[in-house]
Amino acid sequence: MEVMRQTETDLNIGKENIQSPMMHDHLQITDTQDESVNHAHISTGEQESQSFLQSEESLSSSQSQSQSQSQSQLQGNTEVEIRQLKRTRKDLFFLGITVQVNGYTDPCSDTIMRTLHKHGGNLEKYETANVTHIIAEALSTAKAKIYKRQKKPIPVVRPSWIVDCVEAQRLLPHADYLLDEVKEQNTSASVKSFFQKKNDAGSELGERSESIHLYEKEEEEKENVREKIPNQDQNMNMNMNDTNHSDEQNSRIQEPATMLHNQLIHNDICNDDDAVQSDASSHFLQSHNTVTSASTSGATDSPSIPDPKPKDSIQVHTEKPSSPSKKLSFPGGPRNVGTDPYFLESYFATSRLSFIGSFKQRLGKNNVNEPRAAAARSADAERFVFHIDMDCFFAAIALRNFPQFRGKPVAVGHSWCGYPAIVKGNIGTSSFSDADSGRKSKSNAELSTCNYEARKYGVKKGMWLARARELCPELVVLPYDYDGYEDAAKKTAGILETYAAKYSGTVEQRSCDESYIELYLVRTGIGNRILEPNDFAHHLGENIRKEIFSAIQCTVSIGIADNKLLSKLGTNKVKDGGGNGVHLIVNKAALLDDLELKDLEGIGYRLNQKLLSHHLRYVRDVLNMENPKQEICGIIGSGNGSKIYNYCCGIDTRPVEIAERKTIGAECNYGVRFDGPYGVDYMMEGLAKEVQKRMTTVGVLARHITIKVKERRQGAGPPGKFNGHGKCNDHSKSAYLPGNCVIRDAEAIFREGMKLFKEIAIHKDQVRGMGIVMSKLENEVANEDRSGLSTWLRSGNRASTLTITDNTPSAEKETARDQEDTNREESSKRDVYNLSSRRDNSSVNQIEVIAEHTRSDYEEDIIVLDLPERRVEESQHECSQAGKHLGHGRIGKNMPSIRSNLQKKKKNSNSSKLFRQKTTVVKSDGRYRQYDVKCMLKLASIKSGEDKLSYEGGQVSLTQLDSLPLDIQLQV
DNA sequence: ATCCTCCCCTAC
DNA sequence: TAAGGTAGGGGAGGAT
Ligand SMILES: Nc1ccn([C@H]2C[C@H](O)[C@@H](COP(=O)(O)OP(=O)(O)OP(=O)(O)O)O2)c(=O)n1
Ligand SMILES: [Mg+2]
Ligand SMILES: [Mg+2]
Repeated sequence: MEVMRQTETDLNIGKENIQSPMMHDHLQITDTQDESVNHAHISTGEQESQSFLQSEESLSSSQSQSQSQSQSQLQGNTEVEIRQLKRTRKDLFFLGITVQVNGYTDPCSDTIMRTLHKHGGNLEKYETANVTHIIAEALSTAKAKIYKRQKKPIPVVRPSWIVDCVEAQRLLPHADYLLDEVKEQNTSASVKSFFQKKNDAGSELGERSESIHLYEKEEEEKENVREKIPNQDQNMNMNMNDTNHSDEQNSRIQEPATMLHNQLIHNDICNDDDAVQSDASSHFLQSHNTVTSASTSGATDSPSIPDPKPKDSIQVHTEKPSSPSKKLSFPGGPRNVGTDPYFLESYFATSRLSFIGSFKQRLGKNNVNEPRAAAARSADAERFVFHIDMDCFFAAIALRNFPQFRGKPVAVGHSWCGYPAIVKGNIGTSSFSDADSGRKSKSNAELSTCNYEARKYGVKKGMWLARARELCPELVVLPYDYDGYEDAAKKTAGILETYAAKYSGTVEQRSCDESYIELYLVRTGIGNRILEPNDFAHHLGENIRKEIFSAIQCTVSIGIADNKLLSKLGTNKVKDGGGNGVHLIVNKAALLDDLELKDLEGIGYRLNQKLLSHHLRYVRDVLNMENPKQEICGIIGSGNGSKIYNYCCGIDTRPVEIAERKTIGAECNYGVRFDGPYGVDYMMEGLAKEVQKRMTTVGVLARHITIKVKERRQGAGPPGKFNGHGKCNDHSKSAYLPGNCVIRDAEAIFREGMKLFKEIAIHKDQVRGMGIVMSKLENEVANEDRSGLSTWLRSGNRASTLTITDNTPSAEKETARDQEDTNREESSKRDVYNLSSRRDNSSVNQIEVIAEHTRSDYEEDIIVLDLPERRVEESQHECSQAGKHLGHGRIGKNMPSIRSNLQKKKKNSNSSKLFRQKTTVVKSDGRYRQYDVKCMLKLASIKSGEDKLSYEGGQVSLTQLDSLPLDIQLQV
C-alpha cells in the first residue's frame, strides 16, 4: 500500500534558515571569549608551575605552545603566527600583505585579489589601517601628493611587483617597483609596521617541529581542464605564470565546477587503483576516483558521447561513455542526472552532506569496540564521559588553509566564484551592487558552517549564501577541504584513543568533528598536588584540548560529565563562551534548570513547537508539572516522552560505545531531472554501485532493501535552489530480497531497486530524488575463500556471514554507527508547516519494549530444534537463514516467517538484556559453527515449503546443496 | 498485544 | 547557478 504524505520539503521552506533568537548569544562573543581563554590559560599555568610530573603528564606535551596559539587562533594572526606560517608555508609568501588597488591596473584588481589570496595576502577595496601597499599603474599628481604627505607613507607599487613575486614564488622587495611619483617613500618600513599593528597578543611561540601537510599535489592537470570548462573563471587566464608551481591550488581543496573534471583527468593520468580497498582513511573524493579509473582504463582520447535514447516512463539503460565525457549530451544545458553520466559521482564527491553523512563508513570494518578489560580499572574508579567537539570545524580547517582571513567573518561553501572561492564580500560592501556581482548576487549555495566572527552577525550553519550576505556583507567564503577534515579527524581520534587506552576507557566517534570518550579515573597526583577525580578529569580535558591543538591547529570544546547528555551540554557551555575550553559539569540541577527544552538532544524544531504549544519552554516547566512524565508523553509520544523526561532529570543511560550499524545507503535529491538521455534506471544503477561500494568498505551484506523516491508536488513552483528538488512528496517501498538472501552486488541491488521503483509508480518526469537503503545487515565472511564452507565452519571468526552463491569478495567485520545528538544553535527550520494536527495519541505511557531477542528466546529455539549437546550459554548465533545464504553474524530482528516463530516465544523471559550484547565464545574447533549450520539448514528445510532457496528464481535447493561440502550435505 | 511498513524527526 | 546526505529513534495505523 502506498502511503502518500504531504510534506514540506522545499528547502525554501523546510531547510532555509531563519535567524533564531539564539543569535544574540554570539553578539557577546568578544566579551566572553577572553574570559574563556583566560580561564584556560590559568588552569594551565597552575599545572605547569608544579612540574615534576607523573606519567599522566606525558600525554600532554607542548602545552604552552598550543596554549598561546589557541588564543590567537580565535582572534586573528599575531606576528609570530604569521612568521611561523611563512616558514612552514612557502607558498604563502604574501602573508601579511594587504593591498589596495588604485585605478585601472594590468592585471586587473580582481586578478590581483585572487593571486594575493592564493598566496596568503589580501586585498581591501578601501584604504584601511590594514593596507600595506597600494597598487597602481600611475597616480594622478593630486593623489601622489596625498600619499606623500601621509605620516607613514604607504608604498605605492606597480602591479608588476605582484606578477614578479608570483614568478619568483617569493616576496620580492618592492623598492624596484615603486611608482616614480612617490619614489622617496621609505621602502622597508611598511611590512614591519603592519606586523606591529596587528600584533596585540604578544604570545611567544616555540618552534613547532610539526609541519603542516597541506597541498601535496601538483596542479599541472588543472590547467588543461580549465580551458574546457565553460563558465570558467576567466581571471586565471592572466599571464602571471602562476600555474607551474605547486601550491594550495590542488585537488585536495574543493573547487567549484572544475573540481570534478580535474579529478577525472587526474585519474586518467594517474590511474590509481587503490580504489575500493578497505583503506579506512580513504578520501572522500575517492568515490570519484574509483569509478573514474575503472571506466577510463583504456580510451582516454575517444570520448564517446552517449547516444541519447528515446524514453518512456522507464528508460532503458544507457551505457556510460568509455571515457569521461568531455561534453554533455546537451552541451551548455543544465547538468543533471539525466544529462550528465558522471553527475552522481561528482555529486557524491563534492556534497558536504554526503561527506558528513558517510563519514563513519570510512572508519572501515574495524571500527568496533576495543575490548578493554574491565579488570584493569580499579573498583573505585569514577566514570567520566567527555564530549569533544571541534570549534567551527570546516571553517577552522579553511582558516588553516587561508590564514590571511583569520579574524574576519568566514564561511565554508561551494562558491560560484572560481578559485579561491572568495566571494565578493571581501573587497567591500559596495561591490555587491556592482553590475558585475549583480548577476550572481543571489546565491542559493548553502554554507556549511562559519566561524564565530560570522556568527556574531547571525550567520548560521546551513544558511544560504544570499541570506548570510544580507546579514554580513563582508562574509568571506572559503572552499571545502575534505581531505583536511578526514586528516584532522583521524589525528584527533588517535589522540583520544591514547587517553582511552590509558584510563581503561572507550572512544566513540560520533561524527567527523565530534567524539565521546569514557574514562575511569581515580584520585591522582599531579605535580605536587593530589587531584580529586573531578579535578583530574578537568586536567585531562585541558591536556586533550591542547594536544589536539598542537596536532591539528584547531580548537576544540570539551564537556565532561557523567553521561553523554550532560557532557554535550558542557561542550555547549564552552561554545557559548567562544569555544576552545573545557567545562566540567558539577551542578547538573543548576545547569538544567535554566535550560530550554530545545537545547536538549532530540528536541528539534517540531518537538519544540509541540512543547511550546503546551506552554512548555524550559526544563523546569516540565519538572514543575503535576505528572511530568505522563503529560510529556501525551505531547510528544511515549518513546520520546520518557526519553526527554529523563533528560530533563539529567538522566541518560546511553553507553559510550561503537554500535552496530543497522542500515547503509545512498541517495541523491539534487539535480534529479530525467530530461536527458539518462533515465531512472541509469540513476538507479549509479546508486546501486555506490551502495555496493559502501557495503564493501564496511563489510556487510543485506537482506532487505528500501527505495526512496521524491515526487514533485502538484503545483509546486520552481525549486528555491537551482537543480533542487523543490516541494515534494516522499515515498518509500521496501522488501526482503528474493529468497530472503543477503546481497551486496550492485546488479542485484539495481534489479530489486527497479522493481520497487515501479511499484511506487511515479512518472519519471515527476521524480526529484531517489535513494537506496539496505538493511537487515550481516557481516561478511572473514576471508575470500568461499569454497571453504568447512573453512568457515572451523574459523573462529565471530560475526560473519557466508554467502554460497553470491560472488562478492569478503573480508572482516563491521563498522560503526551513530547515536543521538544535540542541536544547539543551528539555524532553526522554518515553520510554514501547520504542525501536524494528526491526533496526538493519548498514549498510555508504556515502558519501551525492547524488540530484540532475549537469551531465553534463543534457548527455546534451540530446544525446539532439538539440536543436541551444545551449550547455549555464550552463543549469539541465530538461525535466521533460509535460502542459500548462511549467516550468523548479526541477529536479525525482523525475519519474516522464521522470525515470527522465534519471537512467539518471547514472553516470559524478560531479561532486559539485549541478545546482541552477549559476548560470544566460539570454539575454534568448529563445533559451534557446525552446530549453527545444522541449525540453519534445518530451519531452511522447515521453511522450504513456502520459501525459495535461491535468489532470483533459480529454485535450486538440492542442486545447490550438491555443491556443499560433503559433511554438510550429510547433515542436511 | 505485537509486528511491520512507511513515514517523520533529529543531528552532524 | 550548485552539489538539499546519512543514520538512528520513534510514531501511526493496518495486519496478524
Ligand atoms: N547543517 C550542517 C551542520 C554541520 N555541517 C558540517 C560543518 C561543520 O563544521 C561540521 C561539524 O558540525 P558542528 O555542528 O560541530 O558545527 P561546527 O563544528 O562547525 O561548529 P560548532 O563550533 O558549533 O561545533 O559539520 C554542515 O555541513 N552542515
Ligand atoms: Mg563542531
Ligand atoms: Mg559536532
